[in-house]
Amino acid sequence: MNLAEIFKVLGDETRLRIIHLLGWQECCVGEIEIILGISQSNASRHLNRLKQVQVITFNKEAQWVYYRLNQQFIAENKLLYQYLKGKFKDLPECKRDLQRVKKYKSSGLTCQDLREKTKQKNRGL
Amino acid sequence: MNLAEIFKVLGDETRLRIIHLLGWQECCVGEIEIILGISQSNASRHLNRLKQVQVITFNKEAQWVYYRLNQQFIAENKLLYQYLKGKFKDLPECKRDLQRVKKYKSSGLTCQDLREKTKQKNRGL
DNA sequence: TGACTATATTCAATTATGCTCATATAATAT
DNA sequence: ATATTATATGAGCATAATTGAATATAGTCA
Repeated sequence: MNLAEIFKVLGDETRLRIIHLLGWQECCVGEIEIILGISQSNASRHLNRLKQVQVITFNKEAQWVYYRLNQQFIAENKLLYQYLKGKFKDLPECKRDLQRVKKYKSSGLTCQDLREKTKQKNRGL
Repeated sequence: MNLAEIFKVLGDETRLRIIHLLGWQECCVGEIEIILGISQSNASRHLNRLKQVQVITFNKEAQWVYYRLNQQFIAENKLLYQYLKGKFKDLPECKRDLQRVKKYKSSGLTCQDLREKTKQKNRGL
């Protein structure tokens, strides 16, 4: 049942945090790693899972893969997404992540700046 | 994260079918078994999982345990429930179950009638 | 070309989930 | 009390999900 599949994919804290994050800005994998503080392979895996059920989509630019919420999914699941947004607002995990998004944004860093050495510096975002 | 927990619990076809069923009528465990065509222990376990996250609640009457949707949960998760109801309408599994609910209702059987021998007769609902 | 970087994938280990069968518990009925 | 019924729970198994570490792939840049 496809509906169960969707919920199964939503039933993971990291994936919910990714959805929340992508609600604020489109991100490449490296940004997701840094902002959420998760490993590269983990990020990639969760993104893949979200992609499978079409919650997110992506486009490649050079060596970067930019992920974003799939507007078609949102359109087809409006109530669910409204529900999520409402809940995200009050979740400590999401509030914390939002702070990090803001910090990252104001840092002026972009995907292109996230070389290994730069990453080190920003581990403590 | 509690939100992830909720989705995890919703991420199972049988549990979604139970929620759908309880949207039509409060049921004892035996009725759920018969209408959904699942085993007793399976029914009990899934009900327990749904109870844990407060999606459903129950009351005991004599030897029967009647389960129903938890109105408080619904109130606190209106958008989610609206979303579910909208999706349920179009799911083949739910349509089939609804037929069975109607058949069961029109049979005039109640929880008290579901003795073993009666169950046999109704396996083919 | 070769070195580097971003992302995806594989492997192995661990843990969680769902199912069945059998048994436990508790209420009812005789 | 004993037998019966409704529901819950435990044990065991098969399968799926999660994770880290290592490796593969593919694009970029010098």
